[in-house]
Amino acid sequence: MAPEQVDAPPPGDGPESTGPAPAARRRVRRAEIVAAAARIFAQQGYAAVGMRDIAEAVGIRGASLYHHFASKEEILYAVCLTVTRELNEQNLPFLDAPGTPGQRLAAFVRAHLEFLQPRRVEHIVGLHELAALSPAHRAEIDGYRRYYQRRVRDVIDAGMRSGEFAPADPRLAAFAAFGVLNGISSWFHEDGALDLEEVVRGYVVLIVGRMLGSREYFNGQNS
Amino acid sequence: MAPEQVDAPPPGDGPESTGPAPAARRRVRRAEIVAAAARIFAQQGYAAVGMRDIAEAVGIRGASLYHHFASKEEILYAVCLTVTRELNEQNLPFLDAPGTPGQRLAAFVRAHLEFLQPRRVEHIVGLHELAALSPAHRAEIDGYRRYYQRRVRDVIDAGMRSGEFAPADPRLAAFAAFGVLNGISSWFHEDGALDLEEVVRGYVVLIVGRMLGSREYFNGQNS
DNA sequence: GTCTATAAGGCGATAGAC
DNA sequence: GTCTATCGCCTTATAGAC
Repeated sequence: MAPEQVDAPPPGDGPESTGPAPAARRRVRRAEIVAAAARIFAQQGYAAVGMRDIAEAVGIRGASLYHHFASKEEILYAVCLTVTRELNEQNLPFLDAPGTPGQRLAAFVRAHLEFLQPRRVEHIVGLHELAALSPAHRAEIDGYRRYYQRRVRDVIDAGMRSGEFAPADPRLAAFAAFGVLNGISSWFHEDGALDLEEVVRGYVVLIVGRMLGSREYFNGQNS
Repeated sequence: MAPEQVDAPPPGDGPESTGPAPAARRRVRRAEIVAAAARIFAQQGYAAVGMRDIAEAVGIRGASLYHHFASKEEILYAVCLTVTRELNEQNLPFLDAPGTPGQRLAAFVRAHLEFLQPRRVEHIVGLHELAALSPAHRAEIDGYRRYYQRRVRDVIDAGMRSGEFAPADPRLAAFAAFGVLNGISSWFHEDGALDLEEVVRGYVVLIVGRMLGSREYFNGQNS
């Protein structure tokens, strides 16, 4: 039996080799794969993309992806879950903040658009590729989306009952508002004629001031 | 040599066998294939659908589709071209009709929504699967779409310059209007809580009366 | 106009070396 | 953690019989 070497330092633990811990490196790798997959899925569509395409985008071979994800669908699930859950966590608090329904919705519209700006490809995937998810994953994502939309509809409903908003069917107004908000993914580009701040200001006016009829935001002085 | 039988009627040309001419039958078959493909493409996504899936939906074998279309992409092209071109042909005349910009846009919104109601699946395909078209086909469809949107933006611009509409960036207002209009494909179902006429009336008010600010349509008395 | 049979290649996923 | 090699299946499209 070899002599016991208790408390000996692990080999190679010198100052120059202290990189990120293995668990952190693994998380970073997963995030790289998810980001690359989101970009390619958004451009070509989930079914048209091969595991080899995703792997090439992160500089590894197709088989190596299976060390990080059990299947191609798990990568899609990670893309959709991340963007959808963070959308809820980041933006719904603005609907609970102090202020009138119009003020809360205006802050929400700004937050929604600014959140999605750096996550454009993930949002496109989350909007268009849900049919490719497994039934269980699909149900989970749909749950987040339904809750998000219902919370907005409830605030619209409150604003109409208080008289701050002009009368309309709250369901229809909520569908229309999300049509405007989500439509941005199909036309906005960073190098386009409009920058994000112009879009945010304009959409707060068009949605909260005009479509819902809040006088505070009708002319864009407060957005 | 057999005796000549000039002007003899073709065999089986009796009264009970006079069906459609062969050219008409062929056109009908093509339309059947396009309709079935649109439905399946909309549900599963173009790349996830096989030629065998389309063939099965019309009751033939996969190879038989190649008698009607040269490739799978040609079927997608037929779906996209038909719905996009007819959208232009059917609805743009409402923008040239007599009346104020608000009246013309209100008629256009109604026509757009009523046109798409029986073509929901084709519209979804035309919105989401353009990336799978060949570059030449893609350019043709994009041309129709750009023209359609520019015509609407021009009417919005005219209404703002005449003072009928409230001031706003016409590009942003047009994007917002199309966001509302096209968003309907992702939530409207025939057996849902709202019927089409309610949606049409509500959207004319929300888009023309509220978002654009035409007083004639603000309260829904004229829609 | 539809069929059967098949060519030629890409797919997701796995096994096992290093 | 990534690699090479490969399995079995599915894909679009073609050839030629009927």
